[in-house]
Amino acid sequence: MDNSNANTDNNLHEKTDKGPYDSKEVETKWQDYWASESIFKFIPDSPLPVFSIDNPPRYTSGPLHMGHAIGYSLIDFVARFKKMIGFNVFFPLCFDANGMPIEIKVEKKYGVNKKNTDRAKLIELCTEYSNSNIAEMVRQFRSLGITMDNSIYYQTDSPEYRKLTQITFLKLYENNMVYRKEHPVIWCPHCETSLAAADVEYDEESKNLIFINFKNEKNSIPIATTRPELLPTCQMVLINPEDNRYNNFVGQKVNVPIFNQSVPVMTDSKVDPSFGTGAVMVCTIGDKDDLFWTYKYNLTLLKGIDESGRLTDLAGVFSGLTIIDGRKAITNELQKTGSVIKIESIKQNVGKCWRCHTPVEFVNKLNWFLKTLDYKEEIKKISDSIIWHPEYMKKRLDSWIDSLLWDWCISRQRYFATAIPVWICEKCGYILPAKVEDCYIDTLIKEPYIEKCPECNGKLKGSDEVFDTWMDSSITPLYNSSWNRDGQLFKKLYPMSLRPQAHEIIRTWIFYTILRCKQMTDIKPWNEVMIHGFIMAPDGRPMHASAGNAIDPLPIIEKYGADAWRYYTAKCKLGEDTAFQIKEVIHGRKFMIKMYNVSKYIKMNVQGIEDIGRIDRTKELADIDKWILTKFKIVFDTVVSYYNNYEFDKAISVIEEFAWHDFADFYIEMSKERAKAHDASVAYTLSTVGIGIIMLLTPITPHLAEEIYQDIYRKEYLVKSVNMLPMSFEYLYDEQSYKIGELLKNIISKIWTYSATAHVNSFRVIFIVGVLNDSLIEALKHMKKLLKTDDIRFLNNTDITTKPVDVRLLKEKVGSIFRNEMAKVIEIVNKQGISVLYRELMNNGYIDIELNGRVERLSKDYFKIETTEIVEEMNVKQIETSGMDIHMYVS
RNA sequence: GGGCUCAUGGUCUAGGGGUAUGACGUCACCCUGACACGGUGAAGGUCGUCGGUUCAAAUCCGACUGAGCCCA
Repeated sequence: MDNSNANTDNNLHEKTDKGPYDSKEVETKWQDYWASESIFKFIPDSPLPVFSIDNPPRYTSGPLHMGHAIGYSLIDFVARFKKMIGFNVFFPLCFDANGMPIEIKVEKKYGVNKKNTDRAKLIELCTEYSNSNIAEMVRQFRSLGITMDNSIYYQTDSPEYRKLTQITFLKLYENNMVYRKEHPVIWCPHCETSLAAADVEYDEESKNLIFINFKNEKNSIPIATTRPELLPTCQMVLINPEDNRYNNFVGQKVNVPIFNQSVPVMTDSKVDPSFGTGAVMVCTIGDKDDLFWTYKYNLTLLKGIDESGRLTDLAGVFSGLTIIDGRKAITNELQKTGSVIKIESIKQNVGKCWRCHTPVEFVNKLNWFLKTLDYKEEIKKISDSIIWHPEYMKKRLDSWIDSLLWDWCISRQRYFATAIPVWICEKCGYILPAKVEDCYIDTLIKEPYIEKCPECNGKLKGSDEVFDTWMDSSITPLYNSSWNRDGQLFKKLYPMSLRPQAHEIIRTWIFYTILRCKQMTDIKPWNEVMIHGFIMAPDGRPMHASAGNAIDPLPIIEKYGADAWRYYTAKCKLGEDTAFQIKEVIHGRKFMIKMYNVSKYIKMNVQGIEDIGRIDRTKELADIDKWILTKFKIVFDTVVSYYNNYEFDKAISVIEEFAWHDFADFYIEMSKERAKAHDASVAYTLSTVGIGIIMLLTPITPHLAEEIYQDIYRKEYLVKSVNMLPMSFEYLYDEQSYKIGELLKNIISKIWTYSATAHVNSFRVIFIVGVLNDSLIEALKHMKKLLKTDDIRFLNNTDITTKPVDVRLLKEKVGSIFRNEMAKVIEIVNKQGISVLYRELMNNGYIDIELNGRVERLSKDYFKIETTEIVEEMNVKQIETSGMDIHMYVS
């Protein structure tokens, strides 16, 4: 490189006033700007139509992970896009600060638990812990460029929010939609609380299947179980009525080993004869099958395991042991007494607490239930009226609803959650609900508004139970839309426009929300739902801290920038799980840098030309200008329609393909010689397409878009943020110019390909042969450098001679005509020979063949004809131009 | 065991009746007035397996295998 070049480079940088792209600096700058200018504030009394997002309140238990970083970025695309198409966007900053995960973290951190620590102290510790995370989480959101609005901030543990949970409960109680009842519930022995079916996750585990002999005087019947610790609660043995092996036992009694209760052997068709020995011991209450039989045969609900997961007195000498220790001890004892036949290892799905992963038990207890089974069909109907993105996700909800067997258990025996607003009579169980106007209320602290139980004069005691956190989470649309607080705002905001979330909580969050909102308003909660997938580890398996394959998104965002991250997010197809690929983030960063450099080029070319975008230059534009403008118009409309369907993967791909490859690689190169001569039409085109691309990029990569907008376009478009531009691009299609542009692009491509494959870096002359439009010739004259030549000559067909090389029938074109006669047709055609075929086709435009006694006419269009053409007096090589109306030769 | 989804060059992906898109990586050439974090090309795939429908299947249908989510 010589000195003059270096100087030019320096001058250029001075002129455009810009160095290399520094994403960190740029992103922070605009994040601060958006916040300080309140660009994304919801305006309650604005006349604009509202787009309201039922944003998932971020759980306050810990650091941002991949799922959050993807999920909230996706929602932000929607929020920013909707703003640009004219909506008053409601996108609240919100946090979910309730429930067991936080309690569990606090228990671990301070070594406290329900038994050794006071309730108020525990709640305080939880609140403190959860609030201590929020500032950092807000910072993380901001560093991703997420535009959640803190003017409509909420936290689910706030008195205002919990108040609403309580009010909805009181209304449900009034309308007989909730009830309190003693019923076996799923129980987590670690958290010591009841759970809903939806709170249970299943894990495949290796378990010991123990084959035990149950004996009587004459015989012994083998049963198989993975849970010998439940032997003390065994009340019967069941076999399938079709199972001939144990026929003679039916009606007999057998003794349970060790514990010696005498239990009947009976038949039941629900028994699977192929599992274990085909004989099942029925215990109360090991699993749902046990429970089913317990009810069917009216057995006593014996409590073999207590609330803390230990064996009860029923287990005799084993009482007080934990489930696992008890299982071992009883198995040992069984082996000692010779009752064990064999032990096999089997895989079994074990239900576990979704929060602490402890295997769950069933415990018979008084709990609150919300009627759910009665609403199955109505929830399905509502789900049908909601637009799902992607549509198939709706089926997951439907099949979950179909599989529901129990009402929703809504009470939890924990602390850090919304209190159940009732007092209960100690003596007779009478329930005194709190008054709506007194909510939020903690009845453990507040005295009841009547002194004594009206039924029995007994003492009224505040409820020490709390709600399942989903009771809070399932009313976000009601809270967001000011239900029960501001009727006018409610009308504006409800039903909400969109519920975005991941697919694993369809059964909980979507399901419960529809249920609750249906019960409260009789109207669907949202018009649309958008479901995103999971980010898997690069090997395609789920990320788990325990598997050691979890990736922290924060250093990645820090290193490559928020826009690069958001680019990656956009590429993840809605609903589908995607293996994380760092190269996509890196590619996003490259794309940002490319666009930044394109903007530098545009700036360089529009400088000194005033009001470039405002003047109608359509009359002066060259064909390639009109070509790129037409092409962009198509891209613009396509991308906007993808945005409307939340298909960000397609949107970003189309933008990138156009901006990088059509605009930067072709248009800019094709127009460079004219640009150098300060052609105002080129400047206009660069500027117009440039701002259009920036608009399209804004929802996904807003920092870069803002940077370029402020630098180049703000003085012309005036609004204070790129996100305030209306998303529109007006341009009339110009078919003619479009065709010329595409042809030019093709010509350039073909010459480049030839140059690269033949390793020829420049051409003495390029001959272009065919009927050429004047403006095409004019355009080509400006592209000599691009075409690596000093001389382009334009010729008529008469100047060349042509020789056929190959004439081939296009099977894909005639297959549908001749169908099963194809083989024959090909045979006949091939028999003709290339030169005959060529002559006939060129002279007549068709060829006739005789096929199975009839004559068929094959038009020229059905053939691919390859020729070599010679330009006289010049030693030339032909350039492949199939599919084009011209031929090219280089010398 | 059931529901939904996915399976495409070494890796990741687009498409969805006429032998296939793009990215990364690899190789070759090119510092051209934004960009070498760039440009132009090349090589690389019988589209998971087995059947069926069709003149024609990666594409539609069925079965199977593997993966993910949800559930029993």
